[in-house]
Amino acid sequence: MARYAHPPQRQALEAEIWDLARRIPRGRVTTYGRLAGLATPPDGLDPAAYRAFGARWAGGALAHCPGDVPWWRVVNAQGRISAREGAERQRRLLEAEDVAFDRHGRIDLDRYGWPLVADPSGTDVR
DNA sequence: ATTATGACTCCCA
DNA sequence: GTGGGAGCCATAA
Repeated sequence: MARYAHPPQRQALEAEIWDLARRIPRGRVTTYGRLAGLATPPDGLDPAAYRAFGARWAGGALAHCPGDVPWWRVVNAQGRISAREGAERQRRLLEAEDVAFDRHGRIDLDRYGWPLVADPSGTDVR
């Protein structure tokens, strides 16, 4: 199917993106931008460029990942599903993990996001 | 060589 | 809440 643009040193970056994705606990989600931010920026690439396109590359890496990578736990920064194909399947997989969608098809990243920041009320939901 | 297009995000009207 | 543009990358055609 349609391939997606890959970053320079794609082998290393993809492997890192996949590794990070594999760390997402069941029932939790993260965003393309956050994965990109946690990954090591390709050597020699303009930081601004990486900031601008890193998230897209993370998406590209997940577009063709190994079978053991939970790609469905990665959504866009708005908490919505971005996958062009298999969007329904992604939602079904997430709901099977008890991840809730609001009436606008969005996931509450404060609640299901990973890594998660401590809850303002002091209740660390991990 | 040039064009079109992305499983993105941020910012502003 | 919604919509559009910029960013200026890499790949396929």
